Amino acid sequence: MARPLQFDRQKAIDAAMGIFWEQGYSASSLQQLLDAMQINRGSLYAAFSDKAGLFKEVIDNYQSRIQSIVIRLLSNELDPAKGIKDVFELTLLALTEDALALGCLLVNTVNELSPIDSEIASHAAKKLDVVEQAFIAACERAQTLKQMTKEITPESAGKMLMTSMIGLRVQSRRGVEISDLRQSITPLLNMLMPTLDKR
Amino acid sequence: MARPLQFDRQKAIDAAMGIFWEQGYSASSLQQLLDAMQINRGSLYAAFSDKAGLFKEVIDNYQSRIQSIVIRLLSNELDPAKGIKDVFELTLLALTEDALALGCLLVNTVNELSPIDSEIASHAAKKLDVVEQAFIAACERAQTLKQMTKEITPESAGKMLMTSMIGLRVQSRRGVEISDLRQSITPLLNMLMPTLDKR
DNA sequence: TCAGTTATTGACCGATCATTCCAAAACAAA
DNA sequence: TTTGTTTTGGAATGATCGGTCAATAACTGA
Repeated sequence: MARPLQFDRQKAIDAAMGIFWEQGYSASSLQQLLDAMQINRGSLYAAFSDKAGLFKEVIDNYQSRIQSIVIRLLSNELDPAKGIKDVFELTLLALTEDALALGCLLVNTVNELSPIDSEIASHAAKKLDVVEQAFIAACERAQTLKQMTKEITPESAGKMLMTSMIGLRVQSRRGVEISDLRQSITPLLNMLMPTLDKR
Repeated sequence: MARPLQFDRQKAIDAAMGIFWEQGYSASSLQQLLDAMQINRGSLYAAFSDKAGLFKEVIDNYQSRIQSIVIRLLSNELDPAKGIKDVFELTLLALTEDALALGCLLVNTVNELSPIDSEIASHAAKKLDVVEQAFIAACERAQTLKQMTKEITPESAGKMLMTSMIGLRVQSRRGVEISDLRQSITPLLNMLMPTLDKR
C-alpha cells in the first residue's frame, strides 16, 4: 500500500523505556528519546501521537514484560509460599543486575506524576493494584496450606509485602547495597512463613 | 546600613517547600515558586543563589522541622519500643492530615534526582541515612530491654523498618487509604515486638 | 539631609521545551 | 512506469525554562 515503517516499533519502545526508567517522565526530553530510539520527531508523533502517548505505551510494555513475571510467580498454586519468596528473590536479583538502580518504573511514575498528571499516574497505579491483589491472593493460599502464620489477615500480609516491595525498590534507587536490602526483607518472610527457610 | 529584606525568609522557604514537596524538583518552575513565595526573581537569586540553592535550603529546613521529630522519638531511651511505635503512628497521622498525599520530601527527592542530579540526591540521601541509623539504634535498645525478638539482628530489624517506612510514604502518594496503610505496618510491629500491643 | 549600601522590580537573554508542518523519499498496487 | 499512500527528515514555531542585569526604591549611618 504505502511506505512501511522503517524502525522496529518494539525496539523503539524498549529504548524509550530505558530513558524514562532512568530519568522519569518530565526529565526525559524529546531529544533524548529520539536519540535513544534512533528515529526523528515526525516518526515519533506519527507513531505515538505525543510524548504522553509514547509513555503510556512504555508503561503497558513494562507491565506485559516485567510485571507479568511477578504475577505468574505469585500465582504458584501448589506452593504459594515459594511463589512469594521467588518474587523477592527475583526483585533482589533484578536490582543487582541493573547497575543504575532504576527501581520500579511503575512506582517511580506514580511517585513523580500523582500530583502533576493524574491521568498517567492512575494508569500506572492501576497496574500496581494488580500486584497487590496477587500478593493478597497468594497469602490466602499460603495460609490455607498452613505455610503462613494466621496471626495476620491475608489482606494485611499482602499489603505488608507490597509495601516492603515498594520500599525495596525505592531503597535500591537510593543506592543501598543489595546485601542490605536482603537483610531487610528475608527476616520478614521468615517471620511470616517460618517453615520456608528450612526447605 | 542598607535596605533590609522585605520578605520573611522562613515563610518564603516554607512556601517553596510546599511547591517542591507536591511537584518535585524538576517540575517546579521558577515562576510557580516565585508566585508561592510572593517575591520576585531578583530577590530569589539574591537570597538563594539559584533554584538548586533554594532547594537545598528547603531540604535542610525539612530536616530540622520534620525529620528531627522522628529522630527524637526514636531516641526514647526508657521505652525504645514505644519510640518505634510512635514514629509509625506519627507517620500515619501525618499522612492522614495532608490531603495531597505528599509522601516524604526526602524519599521523593532521592527517587527523582538520583540519576539526574547526584549532588542534590546524595544531600537528601544522607539525611535518610541518619534515620536508618536511628532505627537500628532503637532496635538495639529494644532488644537489650527484651522488648524486641532476637530472632533478627538489630541491623536487619532497623533496615526492615526503614524500608517499610519508605514504602508507606510511597503508598500514600499513590493514594492508598490510611486504614490500609495501618494494616500493612501494625502486624509487622507486633511480630517484632509482641508485648507492645498488650500495653 | 545626604551619601552609601543593599533589596526590589521587571524587562530581557539564550537555551530548550514539546509540537507542528511540509517537502522529499520510499514503498505498494495498478 | 505511474499513481497513491505513508513514512521520514528537519526546519520552524511559540511557549517556557532558568538565569542575568540595570534602573529604581528603601533603608542606615553620618
